[in-house]
Amino acid sequence: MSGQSNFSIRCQNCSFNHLCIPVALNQTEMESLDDIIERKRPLHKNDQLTIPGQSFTSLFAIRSGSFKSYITSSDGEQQITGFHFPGDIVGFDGLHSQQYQSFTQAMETSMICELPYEKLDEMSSHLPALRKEMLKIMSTEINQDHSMMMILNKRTAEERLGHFLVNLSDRFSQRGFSSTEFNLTMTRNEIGNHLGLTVETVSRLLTRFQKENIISVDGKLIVITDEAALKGKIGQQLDDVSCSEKLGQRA
Amino acid sequence: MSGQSNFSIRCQNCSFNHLCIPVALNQTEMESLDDIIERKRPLHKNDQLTIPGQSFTSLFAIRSGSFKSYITSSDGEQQITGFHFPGDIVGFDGLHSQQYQSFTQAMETSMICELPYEKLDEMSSHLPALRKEMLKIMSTEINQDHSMMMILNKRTAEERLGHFLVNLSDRFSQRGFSSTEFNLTMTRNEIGNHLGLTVETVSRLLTRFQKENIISVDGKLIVITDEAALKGKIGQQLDDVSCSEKLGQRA
DNA sequence: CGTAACTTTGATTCAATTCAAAGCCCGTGG
DNA sequence: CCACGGGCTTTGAATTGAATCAAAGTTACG
Repeated sequence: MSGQSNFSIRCQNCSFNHLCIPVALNQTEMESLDDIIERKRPLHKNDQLTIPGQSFTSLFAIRSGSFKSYITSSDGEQQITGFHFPGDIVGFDGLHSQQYQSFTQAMETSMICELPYEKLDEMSSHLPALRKEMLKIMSTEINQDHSMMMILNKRTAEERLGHFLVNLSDRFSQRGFSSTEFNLTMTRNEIGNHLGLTVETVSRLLTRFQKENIISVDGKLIVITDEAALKGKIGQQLDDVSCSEKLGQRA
Repeated sequence: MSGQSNFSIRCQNCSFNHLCIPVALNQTEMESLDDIIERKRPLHKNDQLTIPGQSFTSLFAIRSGSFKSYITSSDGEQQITGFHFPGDIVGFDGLHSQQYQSFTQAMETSMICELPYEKLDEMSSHLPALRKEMLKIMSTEINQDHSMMMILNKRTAEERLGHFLVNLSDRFSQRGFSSTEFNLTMTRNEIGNHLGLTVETVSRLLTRFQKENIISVDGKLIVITDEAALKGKIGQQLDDVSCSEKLGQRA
């Protein structure tokens, strides 16, 4: 069974397979993976893909559209932990405790591939590449979260927003979209929430970047007109690991 | 081969096995795990267990002592991403790219168990419990990091420090140590770095908590004298997932 | 086409930082 | 054993980046 015929696009033909689990698999392995994937009907804007407490059954690969993930506190405050685009895998937060811990909400009409966890786990016992790829994806998420901690703790509002725009640009580019011209699917408020800033600050900064001729803003549409200047706004990047040799000497 | 005889303590007898990988394993499985673990000689204060760029070979279980993990940016700024105590597993950041991404540094004389990754991976192919436990530990780390994002973005200095102290208290308690009386192995500066605060702010807050008779501070020694009041300082907690049923209705 | 949600801009406030300066603790070496 | 010095901690005063408060525009969707 490879899912509902209406929505069947095979991993083999998926334009995002180079970003998704299949990247680590050979042809045969990809076919096995493809066999356990269930293609679901589209989700619409604001539909919840996962909710905290809901029993964990699957991981989800995003096929089209975009999602935000967020957690909430008992006073109703919400923290957006990430934005997700095609090729991204979501749901790893549910492995601990077998219940999803986050909301994952569609920001526009979106399609997903459901990867039933038990089948994935069983498959991974005889596919080392799959096993390692899953750990690798989670490791990447951990590293991104650590990098986010530095951004939130050490960077100014301007640097945070600069970093956010460059990050989006890179991710769109990896997906074959323009790196210099894209639509924000999230609101200013959501950007601010994720970056630890208020709406007003985000708005003011976008205006400022535009006045400085770094970007052009037209509602949701962002055009990066001076990429170098934008990168100049983001402060110092994470150390390249290549520095480790000199540091290694004192270990 | 079960490691150097000098430092051999078996998982079976380890007082932290209820927090560590063995928690998910039966007797036989634990023995297999025990066989691949290498016990190393102690690390001393400031020794580096991992360095960014160093080739990833192993995960490490902390047997005694304490560590901090941190990443650095090209301008030399450093961000402490976590503190680690006995039973904690570190090194997952290295799975992505096969190179460690963080520094992991001993904050005092400490002992570790090395878990060679290739052996662990091979073992996990025929031990589903081990396979799942590894994913679960990484998932827990992801959830902690997400919770950290909310703390950094939405909480005041007072709430952050309150949260930090309660978190330490809980972790010490899980490890069989006192939950109300403990030594900080980290400096005020390191606490501040992790929480996105300056040394001065951390110092002032500790003084304030003491004046309010919530804790008593004597250098590195903290005594929590009014646990309820301390918990009152930490702001609203993450939503308990039990709320999901009511929320689930609108999914 | 009306209305609710989102965005922008300005004025004011404030929590935490920065700057500054003592004081304290602990390990080390004479 | 005590004196010295470097790192850590505390406390105070001044500053500031971003938040908050306020209000007008704008967009888009039912």
